[in-house]
Parts: sequence; C-alpha cells; structure tokens
Amino acid sequence: MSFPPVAEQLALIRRGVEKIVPEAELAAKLERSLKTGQPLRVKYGIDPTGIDVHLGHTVPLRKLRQFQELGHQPVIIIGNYTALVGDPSGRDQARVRLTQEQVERNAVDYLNQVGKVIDISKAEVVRNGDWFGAMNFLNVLELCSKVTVAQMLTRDDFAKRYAADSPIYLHECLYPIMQAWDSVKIRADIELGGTEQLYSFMLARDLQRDQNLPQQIGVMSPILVGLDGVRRMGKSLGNYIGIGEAAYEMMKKFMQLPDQCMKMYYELLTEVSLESAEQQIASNPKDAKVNLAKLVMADYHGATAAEEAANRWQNEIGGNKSLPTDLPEVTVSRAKAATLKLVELVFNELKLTDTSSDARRLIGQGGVWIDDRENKLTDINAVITLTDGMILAAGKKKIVRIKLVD
RNA sequence: GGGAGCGUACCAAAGCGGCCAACUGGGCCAGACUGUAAAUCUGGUGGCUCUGCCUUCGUAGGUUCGAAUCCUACCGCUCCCA
Repeated sequence: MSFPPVAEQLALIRRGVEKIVPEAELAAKLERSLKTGQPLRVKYGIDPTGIDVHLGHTVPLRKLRQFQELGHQPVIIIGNYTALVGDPSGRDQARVRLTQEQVERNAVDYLNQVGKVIDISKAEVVRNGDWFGAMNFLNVLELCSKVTVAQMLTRDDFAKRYAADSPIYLHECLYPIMQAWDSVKIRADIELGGTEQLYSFMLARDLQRDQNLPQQIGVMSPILVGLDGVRRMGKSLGNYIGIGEAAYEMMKKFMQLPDQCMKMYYELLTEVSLESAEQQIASNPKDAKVNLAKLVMADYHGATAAEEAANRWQNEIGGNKSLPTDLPEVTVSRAKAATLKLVELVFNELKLTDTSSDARRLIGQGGVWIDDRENKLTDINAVITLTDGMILAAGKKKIVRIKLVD
C-alpha cells in the first residue's frame, strides 16, 4: 500500500475539521503508516435507530471517504447493541426499544445510504453486539471501574445538565464507555465524529492505553447547522436535507438556507476551494447558493438532474414565478363542482389542511387563491364553481390542479 | 428512609376559585416586501356542523353553583439531609 506524502494527507484531512485531538500525534501516525505501508484504521460509529441520512451525517462520512481515498481503512461500527437499549440522550426520551430484527433492518438500510458517500465494499463493517453481547456483569463492572463520576462530569452535556438540575440516567453514563470500548476492540487509529464526541473520544484513548494499545486520534467535524441556520441539522428539528430526497426537493430547501451558512456548507459539503467559495458568495450570494445546491445535488443525483432541478427552481420560484408545470392533480366529482363552500372544498374535499379551523384561518388570511396569485378568495362561505383544470392554492406550498370526473 | 419544591399548549414561561382555550417570548403558519436569504411590518397558532358549542393545564378522584387554580391519592422530575 502506498500513500500520498504526509503533508498532502494532512492538508486534506484538516479541511472542514474543527478539532484534531491530539493534533500533534496525527502526523506521526501518518508517517508511520507511510513507512510501514499499514493503512490507518479509521473508525466511524452509528446507532442503527432508523436513520434517514441527511447532509449533517455526510460531514464525517465525507471525511471518512477522504481517508479512504488516501488509502486508509474505514471501519464502520454498527451500534446494534446500544440501539437495543435505546439512546436516551437528547430529546428523544420516549424512544421505543427496538427489536433485533428492526435493528438489523435499519443497519442494512443505513449501509445502503452510506454507500452513496463512501465505497462500502472496501469498508470494514462490524457490529458492537459481537463483543457486548458476550460480556457478563463482572466484565461490565470491571470496565466501569476505569471511569470515575468526576471524569464523567467533565463531559460537557452532562455537566450542563447536572448544573441545570436535569436528570442524568445511569445508563447514559455507560454510553460513552461503550463507545470507547468499541475503539479498543477494533484497534482504532482515528475516530471520526462531531465535536460533541470529544469526551467519548478521549475516554477511548484512556481505555486503549489501559489495554496497552496505541491510542486513537479524534478528528472532529463541526456540527452542520440546519436550514434554520441556528440549530444542528436534525430530523427531529425538521431542518434537514436528506440524501435520499428528490433533487428538486433538495433545491427548494437549499435556497431557503440563510446566506451566512453558505461558507460552512461549501467547506463541509463540497471540494470547492475556500477562496473560490468566499469569492462567489461575496460577488453574488444567490448564484453562489444555486451553485452550492447544484454541487451537492450532483453527488446524489448526477450533474444533469442537478442542473434540471436548478432550472426548474428558477422558473417556478426563483424569478419567473410561473406556476409549477407538474402540479399534483386532485379529482373532484362533477356533481360536486358547484356545491362546495370554500372551507369544505379546501379541507374536506381537497384535504389541503389538517383541520377545518386551519382552512378557515388560511382563507381569512388570504392564503387561498384560484388560478392566479392575485385572485385571492377570502369568503369562507362562498360557494365555488370548479372547472376542469382549475388551479387552487392553499398557502405557498400546497398548490393543486382540479380534475373533474363524472 | 426523612424533608422541600415542581409538573400548564411544539418549547420556554405566566396564571393560583369565576373576566381562561388560558398573558408573554421563541418556534411555526399566512399576508406585504424579496433572491421561497436576511431584515422589517401585519395577522394567526386546541377542535367542530363556528356570532355558538365541545375537549384541554401530570393521572384519578373529591370540595364548590363554578377549579389550571382548593383537598386527597397516585405517577414523574429536581434539590437538600441520611
């Protein structure tokens, strides 16, 4: 196995990385692998809890791919054991315990998605149930004896919760320990993840030293902010772009991204040089955003589809504001065409709102129009005469074409 | 084991016997503006057969003409003591 020069590797690895701990050891590790021809074992772990992989996840995954392209060995850990217990951290308190079958299904599904970012055929995939399932209580006690409560409390989110009198469950404390033990088991040289993983990463080093193993280096990506531009990208926050989404859906979402996030997105999700990105953003933010969207869409849908999605956005939304060409069609029986009051039409018949109160509000606020944006309907009780092909909108996102049928 | 607090809508947080479907802020939705960015302004944000009616304030009972507000039990969380 041959590798690019260390300096070159370092430059690539450093891009879009917030912290490397301990940074000083990285060059030495690369040096050694170059000399011995031994690829570094680069760990990335996830819990298969039914993840829709989104751009936030792709940040460390892209880093993993970079390591792979440099000739190193990706090791993906499927946390099938931890998933059985149910990760309690964060807001998903009521998370249901998963069955083994579900976990396995999720894992397969997850690996399929990951395959869009890295070359999964050349990655090592291991499940941590292989070793945790075999441990007995004594083993657990022994493992726990390596960590003190004070150490645990140095972990940022625990410290914060402790200070805020929020509950910290005992099994949550075991999570970082388990994660660290994974590193021992697979003899990780590098572990990838977000900056919030610092504690677990360092704990892994402690445990590795304890086992007389070489210690891993944590390479931590910044947290990608979501479409709201403030909080981390996440499914539960509804501010994400999934890598499985259609190109046009991605496009629409990208264009809603706050300007100040563009630089970060360029850095973490594309290979465009940072100078070039900054220049584009400064000269024309809108075009820079379109370009960013195209680059990322191309990763998952190909350049042609990306181009199409961008053009379509420009036509329908960006400037021309023409109505979408492929409006969803909703059929209404001809007999009802001239009998429905506006509320009934929007809610009962077309189901454009979840409740009738919603429909009433929307109508009252001028969010409902027919055929032309200027043609607003505001009388809840007006009886509407429908015609074939008529376009009706309820809010900016729900626009349908009426099809009359006998 | 003992003691003290707390539990309100998506989140935070008022209300502490009638004027409460419940102040306020955030979020979100809609409208104006616009690059479906930001900023700004306006309105809205339990449900319904909607000028009225129905169901909500941890859960279950109770007191009262009337309870988110008082009482009892239970559940949960936090803190202090042991």
